[in-house]
Amino acid sequence: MKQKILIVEDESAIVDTIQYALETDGFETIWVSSGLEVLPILSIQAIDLIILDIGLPDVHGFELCKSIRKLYAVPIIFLTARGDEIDRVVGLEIGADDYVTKPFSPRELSARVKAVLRRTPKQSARISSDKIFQIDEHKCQIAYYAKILELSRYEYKILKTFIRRPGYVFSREQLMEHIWDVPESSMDRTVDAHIKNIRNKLKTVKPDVEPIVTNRGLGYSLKEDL
Amino acid sequence: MKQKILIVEDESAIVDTIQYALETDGFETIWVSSGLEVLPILSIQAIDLIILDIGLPDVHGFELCKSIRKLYAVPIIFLTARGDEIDRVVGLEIGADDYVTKPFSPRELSARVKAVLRRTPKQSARISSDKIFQIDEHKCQIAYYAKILELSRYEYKILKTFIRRPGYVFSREQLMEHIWDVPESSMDRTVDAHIKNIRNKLKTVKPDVEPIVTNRGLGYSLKEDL
DNA sequence: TTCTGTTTTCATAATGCCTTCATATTTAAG
DNA sequence: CTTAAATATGAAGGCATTATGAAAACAGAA
Repeated sequence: MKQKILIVEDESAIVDTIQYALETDGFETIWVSSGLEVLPILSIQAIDLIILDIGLPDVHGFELCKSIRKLYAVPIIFLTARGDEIDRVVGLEIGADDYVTKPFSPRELSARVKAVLRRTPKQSARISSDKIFQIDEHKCQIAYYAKILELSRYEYKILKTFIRRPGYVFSREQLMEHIWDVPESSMDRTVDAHIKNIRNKLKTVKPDVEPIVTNRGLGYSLKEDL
Repeated sequence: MKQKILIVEDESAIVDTIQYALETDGFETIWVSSGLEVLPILSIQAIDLIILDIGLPDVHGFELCKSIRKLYAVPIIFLTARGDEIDRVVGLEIGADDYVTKPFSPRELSARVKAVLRRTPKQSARISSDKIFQIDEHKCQIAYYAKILELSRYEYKILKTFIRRPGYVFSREQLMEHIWDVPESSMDRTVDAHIKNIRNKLKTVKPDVEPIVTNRGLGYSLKEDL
C-alpha cells in the first residue's frame, strides 16, 4: 500500500535523485517532465503528494499550483532555485504546503514529504511489483536476477539510466550528455563498446535473455516486459 | 449545430471583441484565461477550433500547442504580438494551422477561422480522444488499436508525421525534407516502399481498415474518421 | 615509477534496413 | 475501350548502422 508521489521536474538528473530517495523510503513515484500533463493525470489517478519544480519550461509553477488547488486538495511541495522570493507566497496565498530550495539533499526532501503527509489525511494506495533489476545507489551496485553485477563506473551509470526509464530509447548523444562530464570529448563508438560490456556481464547471469534492445538509427533501450 | 471555438486569452478586452465577432458569425465560443485549463477541457468537450494566445501568463503557447497536438487533431490559430519570429514555426514544426498578429481586426480573425475550418474536414475537428494511434515519443513507438507496432526508424517517423496531422496530405518531397537528414540524396520510389511496409504492418493489426490514403498526384495522408 | 583495471579508439565483420529496379496494378483522361 | 500516367508490390543488392575483438591510451593506487 505505497503512497504515490507525482514529481513534476524537467531535469532528469534531479528526478533520478528524488526518485531514488523516495523509493527507498517506500514511496511510489510518478514522473512527468511537463507541467501541462499534471491536471490530466490528476483527473485520472489518485496522487498523495506533488513535488513541483517552479522553473518548468512550459508552465509557471505558481500558476500551476493555483490551478491544481482549484480542483484538488493534494499537498504540494515546491522545488525552487532561489528561496528568498518564495517565503511570502508559500502558505495560503498560493496553496503550497512546503518548499525546498536547490540544491537540496534528497534525504531532506524525503523528510519533508513525510512531514507533510503526516499532517494530511491519507486517501489512496496502490501496489507495485518487485523488480528484476535492483539499484543500490549507496553501494553503486546493480543486482540482476538477485545477482550483483560487477560494473565499472560508466557501465553502472548507463545501466542505471536504462533501468530508471524502461522502454525509453536513448540515443548515443543523450547518453553522452546525461552521463559523461565532458560530453563532446569523445564520440565514435564509445557507447557501443560499453553496451557490449554490459551485455556480456548480463549474459553471465542469464544467457538466454537480452534486456538491452538496439533501436537501429535511434539508440538503445531496456526491454520493458522482463 | 454551431461550431465551438475555444478562446485561450488572458486579456478580457481582446476576448470581448473576438467573442463578439465570432458569435455574430454563428460560432459558439468558450473562453478560458489560463492555458492550463485547455487540456482538461479538451478531454471533456468537443472543440472545433482553438484560438491560442502565445503570451499567456501561465504557459508557453508553443509548448501548449505541442501538448495539444500529441492528443488532439483540433485546428489551432495563434495570436501573437510579434509576427516576425513566428513564420517558421507555424506549420509542421509546432502544428499550428494559422496565426494572427496583434493588433488585428476581429473580422480578419473570423475570416481566418472560417478559412481554417473550411479546409479541415468536420470529422477531424472532433476530438480524437479514442486515440486509435498512440505515440510514445520517449519509447519511439506507436500503438495502433492498442497494439504496439514494430516499426523501423523511417517507418516510425513517417507514421508519426501523419498522426500529428490527420488528413493533411504530405507529398513525397515534404516527407523527404521533414524526415530524412539528407533529403536530396534519394528520391525514386523510396517513400512508396516505406508506405507499403507501414501498410502491411497496420494490416496485421486490423486487416479490414486502410488508414493511409493515397492522394494521386499529391501524396499520402492519414484518414481522419477512423 | 609500475601495475592494474577502465575507457577509448580502431579495424573488421555482421546485420538488417533502405533503396532501387522491374513488373504489375490502378486510376484518370481521351 | 484504349492509353498514359501514377502508384503498388516483390525481390535483391547496396549500404548505413551496429557488433565485436583487440590494442592503445588513460587514470588511479601501491
